[in-house]
Amino acid sequence: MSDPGLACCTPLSGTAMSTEQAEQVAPLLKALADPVRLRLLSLIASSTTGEACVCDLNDAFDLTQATISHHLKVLHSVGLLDREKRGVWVYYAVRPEALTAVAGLFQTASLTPA
Amino acid sequence: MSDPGLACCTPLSGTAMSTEQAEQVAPLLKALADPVRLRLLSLIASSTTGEACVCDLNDAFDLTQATISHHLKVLHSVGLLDREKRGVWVYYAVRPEALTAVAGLFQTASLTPA
DNA sequence: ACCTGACATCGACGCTTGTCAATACGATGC
DNA sequence: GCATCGTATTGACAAGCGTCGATGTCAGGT
Repeated sequence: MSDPGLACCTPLSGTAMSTEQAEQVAPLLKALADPVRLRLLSLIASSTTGEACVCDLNDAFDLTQATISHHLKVLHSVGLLDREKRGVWVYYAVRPEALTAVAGLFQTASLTPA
Repeated sequence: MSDPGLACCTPLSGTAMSTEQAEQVAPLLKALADPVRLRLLSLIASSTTGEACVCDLNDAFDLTQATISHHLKVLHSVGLLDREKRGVWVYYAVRPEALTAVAGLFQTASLTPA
């Protein structure tokens, strides 16, 4: 659960998705399908250094430190975030490959000319 | 719950996401975060006519008709699918705007050159 | 050695979700 | 009118999820 294949380039339209593909991508989307995790990812992605310390992330929410830690773990476990411990602090960084993998799902889908 | 604003063009990276934005997009992703619904959407999107009859969709799964109907309702309620009754049959079609809205979330995020 | 601060883990709690069997609804055909 | 077929809805159940308080762990500072 820590090194997923990252669901590369699934079409959605074009040809139909296989059951295995769907079961591979769904956990990624499930990890993204929470407002708190979306904001966490966004906060980290929009940071100038591309990473963020947990201490800073905690302050951005009205939630317990345990809850934030849990959400970060979820994002990390599906491969969306990298985790690095530096001294006392822990820094999370977005894995661009993971995001582009998800993007691939919808990009090819938008070529249906209505 | 039947006419959502469809979460247009949220950035993810760039500038951080607002709480309201996150709470608007999350339901869309939550609707997509299920293997059955992913395949349903894919089957409909990859159809030549761009739509699919429920009767055909039922046959593609080892699930009860009630369950498929439920999943289609979820996808419809968040604005991902259009519903049209023709005679005895019901046809579902993908709403391209909804997919592009979701795509917008990740497209801007992929400009990090790794 | 001790305390303190940063983060993770555990156990528990309510709420939501996916699934089914059963039933209801509406259109078609006899 | 009645039986039938396609689809939606209901009610129930187990499983999963988000949240919290409490506790554990590990690194620095005194």
